[in-house]
Amino acid sequence: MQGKAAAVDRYHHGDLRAALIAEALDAVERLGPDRLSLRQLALAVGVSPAAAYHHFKDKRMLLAAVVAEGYCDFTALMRQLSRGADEPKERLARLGLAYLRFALARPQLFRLMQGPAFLGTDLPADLLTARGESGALLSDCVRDCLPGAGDAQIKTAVAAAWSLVHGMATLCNDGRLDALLDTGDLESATAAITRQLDVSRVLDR
Amino acid sequence: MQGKAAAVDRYHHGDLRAALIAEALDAVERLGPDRLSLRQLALAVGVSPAAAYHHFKDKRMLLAAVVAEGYCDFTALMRQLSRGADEPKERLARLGLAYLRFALARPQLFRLMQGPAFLGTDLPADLLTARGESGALLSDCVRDCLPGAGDAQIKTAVAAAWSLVHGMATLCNDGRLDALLDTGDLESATAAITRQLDVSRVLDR
DNA sequence: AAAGGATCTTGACACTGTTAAGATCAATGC
DNA sequence: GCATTGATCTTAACAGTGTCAAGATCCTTT
Repeated sequence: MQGKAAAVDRYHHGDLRAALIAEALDAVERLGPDRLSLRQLALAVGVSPAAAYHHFKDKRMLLAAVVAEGYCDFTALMRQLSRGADEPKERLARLGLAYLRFALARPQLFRLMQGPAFLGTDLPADLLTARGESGALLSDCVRDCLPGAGDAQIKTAVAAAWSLVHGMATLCNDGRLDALLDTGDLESATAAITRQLDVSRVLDR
Repeated sequence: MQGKAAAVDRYHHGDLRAALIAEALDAVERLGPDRLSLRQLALAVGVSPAAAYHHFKDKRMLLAAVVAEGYCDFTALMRQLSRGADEPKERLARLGLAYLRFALARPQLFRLMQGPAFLGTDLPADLLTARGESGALLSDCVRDCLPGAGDAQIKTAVAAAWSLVHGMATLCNDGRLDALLDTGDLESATAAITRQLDVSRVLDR
């Protein structure tokens, strides 16, 4: 009847906000963003259905906190996997791989993050900064790949790279590329695609 | 209190199934897939809340019918816009443009079509065939672009083209490329990206 | 005209997010 | 030490949702 941690059965939870976010993240990755109710969340944490409203304005805002944490993990993975790549081209490839790896490792969280409910600017600051950080990671890398290129060209290059990897991520995530690629071996799959598009040659120019 | 058509106030609606699908399509494009209730739909059509269950097993299945119609319009647009392009390369470009144009013209419907609820195989046959048709349209075109290529290479080429255009569509749709591209002028935007990726050269190969 | 099947309604159930009003606790100021 | 205050949580309720069983109504077939 009470939460997993089964803390002392006191009136005040202690750190309900963090507990709710953690439980929500777990539920999202287990059940998907849609079938996820605040009441079940509250039950799992061992608290009344209305308790969450003292820490979040909305169900949406609670999920926004989850999304923010997701973006933190996202950029962390990209940083980790791209560390140690001296050449910008190599780093860009690893960034894309990290993008895909994250999407396939945590598909439901990735879906939530791309959900249309978290696009506007009426969102917590940590979400906006976390998302901006991941975007800057890609932008900077592309800029390093195209030294001496104009701003417009860099922008289109960012758009191209982002679109390609994002499309792969979402399509893979939904199993729609299963008949076309070996989505189990991400490295060779992306290598085949970039080879097909001759990306490396473009980045050399 | 009654539907838009305001048909005679008789017990049997006449063609409730089609009316529900039409109203659902309208509501999806107006409000988005999420805030859309069967009850409001029934009210708008002038029928009781439970009436829909005599024509659809689920709310999901009603939306599946909407999605199927969406895919019909989708392939129709692709056919229309690619008509009259004799060279396969040119046809592929127009197919991609149609993909983008559809996504931006009917963003909410496009979102619904890509929703995770309509991925499995437990779906009405018309949806599956309509979706397969749109996929075949792309596959065949890519095959024509790469005469004499092996099956594996064609598959990766399809995956590459699809991923790129799908990523552009979803990102544009969510306004995430607004700072990078002029999404108002699709032609030049996609031209810039394909030039960046040197796609035409790859297709010449 | 009677039977039967398709279609729609009524009424209910079990949920959901959300809010207002009250209960409980921790900490602050005197 | 003790009352007050503000934060935190609960209770109870409201409006709305998808869904189903049982009954009403109509069309069609015989």
